[in-house]
Amino acid sequence: MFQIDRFGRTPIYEQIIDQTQRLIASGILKEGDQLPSVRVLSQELSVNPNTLQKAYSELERRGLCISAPGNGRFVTADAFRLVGEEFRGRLDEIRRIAKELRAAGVPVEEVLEAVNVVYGKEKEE
Amino acid sequence: MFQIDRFGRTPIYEQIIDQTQRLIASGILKEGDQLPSVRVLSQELSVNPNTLQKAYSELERRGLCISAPGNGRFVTADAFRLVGEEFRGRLDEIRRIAKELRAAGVPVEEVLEAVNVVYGKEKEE
Amino acid sequence: MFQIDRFGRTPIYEQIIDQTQRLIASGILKEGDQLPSVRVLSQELSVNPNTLQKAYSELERRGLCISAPGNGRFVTADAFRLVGEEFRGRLDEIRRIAKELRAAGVPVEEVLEAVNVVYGKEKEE
Amino acid sequence: MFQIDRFGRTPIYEQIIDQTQRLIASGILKEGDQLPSVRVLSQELSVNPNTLQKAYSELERRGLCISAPGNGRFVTADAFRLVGEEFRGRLDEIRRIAKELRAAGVPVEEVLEAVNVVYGKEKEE
DNA sequence: GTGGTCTAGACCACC
DNA sequence: GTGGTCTAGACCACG
Repeated sequence: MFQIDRFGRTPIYEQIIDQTQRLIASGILKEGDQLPSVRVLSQELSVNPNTLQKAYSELERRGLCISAPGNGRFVTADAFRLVGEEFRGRLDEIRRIAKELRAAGVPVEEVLEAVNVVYGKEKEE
Repeated sequence: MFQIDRFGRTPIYEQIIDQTQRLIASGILKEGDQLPSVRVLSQELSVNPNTLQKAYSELERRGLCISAPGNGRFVTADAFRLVGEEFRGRLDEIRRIAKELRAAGVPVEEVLEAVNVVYGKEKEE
Repeated sequence: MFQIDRFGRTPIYEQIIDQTQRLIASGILKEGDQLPSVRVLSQELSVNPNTLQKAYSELERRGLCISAPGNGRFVTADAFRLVGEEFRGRLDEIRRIAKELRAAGVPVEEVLEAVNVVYGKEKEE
Repeated sequence: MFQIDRFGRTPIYEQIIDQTQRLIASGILKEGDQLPSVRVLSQELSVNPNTLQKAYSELERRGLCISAPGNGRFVTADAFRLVGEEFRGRLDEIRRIAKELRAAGVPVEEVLEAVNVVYGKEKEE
């Protein structure tokens, strides 16, 4: 369910958050679905329970899930909408990199092309 | 010549590396040009000499400059070509994020718009 | 585990790099083994943590180890192969010096003898 | 007459000493020959006069040349013999590297082979 | 506990 | 003046 890179520079708890969000965005996790418990998941991934706790707390803070003490942790009704907004925020990352590329003299066409290819079109605009 | 953000999460030495590469990419620093000395720059930016040393060492490792002990540090002949490759590699980052955005249902137009806006406006950083 | 010469002209951090490579080459350090932590080693050798950090960073750059932040630093799978190549490259140094000696009229027997003596005796350093 | 590498890690004055010794060892510079003056050579090589002064002083200290104030600097009668001894001292370098190679598991045959090839023989011993 | 970054200040060799 | 190395000590994020 999750794939952890222990040597990368992005913290494990962030990887958990990210991947959970991706699961919600892609519809694999839907409203009312139960998230794996900290204990189980910590064993499965050989990850410190505190790390998972931190990830889940953050997901809760963002309103993507809610814990029912003693029963587990469940995806909220708003989750899908919320991750949509969240992901849109990543356009900022695109902007940041694009700014660098512009400063480095990479033409806009190359950047647009990269995006278009990902979206499945050969050429556009 | 350099602009340091002391509160961001990216280390100062990386900012120096980045901006130096940008100066080379944009042709402001050319083959044979001397980089500002560690001491002088450290005063100018109020940054510790060691931090700059670290940045410069990394640039040297990447083949962008070379030090002549006692004389200073100079931009190499390959520098321009090397940073070109380096920056084009960042298109991969764009692709990676774009893939995530597509999966999250963000329409391609929004992504292209983000890029175009960056390339269209004057303001930087 | 390590032996530091504080009075020689070779920097401490290079000595660390060298000796670590030797430990890998001789199989004492194997894939997956954890390197002594910066803090612990710094105490053991009475060497500043930063100096060790520098050595380890370089080893990491060369692909001999990899750091899992918060967990430690581990020998990579490629390490053994890589140091093998590294060390064989030093035969070039031998060749360079031998060329000088030949030009200076030192007979080949003396050079071979020097090598044989080293390989023949037990004592080290 | 001299070839200077301004970017290498070996100091310029050492390069001068080295190359002068090589010229003596190979018989190009003989007893009584005049060395190029500091002024002339400094211009020719675009090297700081102080640097050359340092090199020449060291050569004098080793007894390879002697300065006749106002007349120039000349190779001594002992020079050839002395550089011979000096070069023989470089066997220590060979020993040092051989020691490293042994520790790294490189077989003695490879080292001997490297030496033999330089001395013009394919196989020996 | 781990690694990563930064500062302040020192010393050295070389030019 | 230049770069290179080292120490001491601090702070941070992560697990």
